[in-house]
Amino acid sequence: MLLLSAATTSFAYEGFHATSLKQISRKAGVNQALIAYYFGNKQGLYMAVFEAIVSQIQAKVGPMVEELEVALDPDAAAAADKSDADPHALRQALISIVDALLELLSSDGSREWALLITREQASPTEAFEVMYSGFMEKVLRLATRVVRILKPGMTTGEARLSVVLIMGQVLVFRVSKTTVLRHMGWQGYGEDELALVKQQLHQSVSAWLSE
Amino acid sequence: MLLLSAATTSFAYEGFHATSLKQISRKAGVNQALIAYYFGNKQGLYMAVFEAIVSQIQAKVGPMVEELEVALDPDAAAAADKSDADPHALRQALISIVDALLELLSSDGSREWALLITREQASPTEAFEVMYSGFMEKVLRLATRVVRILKPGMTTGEARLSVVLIMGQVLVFRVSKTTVLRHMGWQGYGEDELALVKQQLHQSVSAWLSE
DNA sequence: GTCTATATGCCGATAGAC
DNA sequence: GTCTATCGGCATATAGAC
Repeated sequence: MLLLSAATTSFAYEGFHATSLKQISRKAGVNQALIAYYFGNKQGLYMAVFEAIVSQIQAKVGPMVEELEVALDPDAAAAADKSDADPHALRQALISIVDALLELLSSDGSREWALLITREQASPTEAFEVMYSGFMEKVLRLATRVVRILKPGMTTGEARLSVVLIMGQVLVFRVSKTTVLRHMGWQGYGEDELALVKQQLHQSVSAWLSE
Repeated sequence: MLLLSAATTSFAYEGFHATSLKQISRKAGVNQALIAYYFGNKQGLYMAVFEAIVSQIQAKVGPMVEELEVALDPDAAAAADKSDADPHALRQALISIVDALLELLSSDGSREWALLITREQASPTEAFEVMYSGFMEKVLRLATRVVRILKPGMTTGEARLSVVLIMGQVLVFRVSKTTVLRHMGWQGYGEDELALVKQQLHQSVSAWLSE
């Protein structure tokens, strides 16, 4: 849908209020009245954008998440009795999640998603609910489970908080991109830059989870 | 100035475009035309809000920053030859910065500043420049220097990146507040919650800087 | 389904009285 | 310095032709 794609771009870069329906319809090359026809009103279009994003992200990270979920399943653990016998693999799984998140947040292809998500995080609207229950909740819970297995001494709260801290280390590259680029003296997130970030992120996560 | 205070609140909670001048003047209890008289136009008012914030933050964190800067000064180091002889004090200084930042970002009094800063981070306007050169640059550089002393093996880039990661762990509590509260099952950032956050933040920073 | 035309209202900015 | 009144413009939403 041309309208949905144009709306995604505009809402992401300008924000909801700064975007006009005329602007969206012009960019999509269709008539403005079609927005009302398909989506009811501006808010309806905005929600449709988020529903589309959630389903795309689900398609992307869903399989990875489910695979890990199965591996952590009580049944599977009982069968193999090995789930906590391989902390290295678990740590690696967590790092994979972090890497995937970093790619998602820094890649130009997902730039618009990331901007929209950031906006909703800062000042949530109805769309936040769609996103949180759509995929964020699942990822956060899963990561928490992994941390709990890796660090059995932690309380539930501490494990959840660890996940928040790890997420923060990834999110900062999107949320504070302008600051990061200036402070680092970078022009953008190229391959070299991402490699350096990943290397240090891995070290940080490992340091935090090993001891 | 009543207008400035009203504008700060509205711009923070609603964003620039979603805020109308009528709304601001009504909240301030003065006439809308006064905005043009004092600030020229909407953009001028917006910039004035940021200039006010920057000067307030400077007053708050400035002394702490300068104190640490003096302690790190080449002259002082040469005189005492002790600047890298007390890593514990330096680590403590860094943790103090982190704590101050967390307080700043989570306290209700600074809620509006934090929201405005977050908005500018996500989609920078002219106001970002005022903020970055106003206080962010100084804090980031200072923190980087501390990290470099604590971990001499690091390259400049690695040290800078470490600072980014540490900042990310603090920022996430503001930027992703809605997500954090839901994931943690919290109602808000009360004393108990902040204590837990600080404890874990300290652990994380220490773990990252010690090895 | 897709278009033109337009209704209705708010917004930012300005003119000018006091 | 502070107010009232209003202009010109743009935004959303709708009515109705094709």
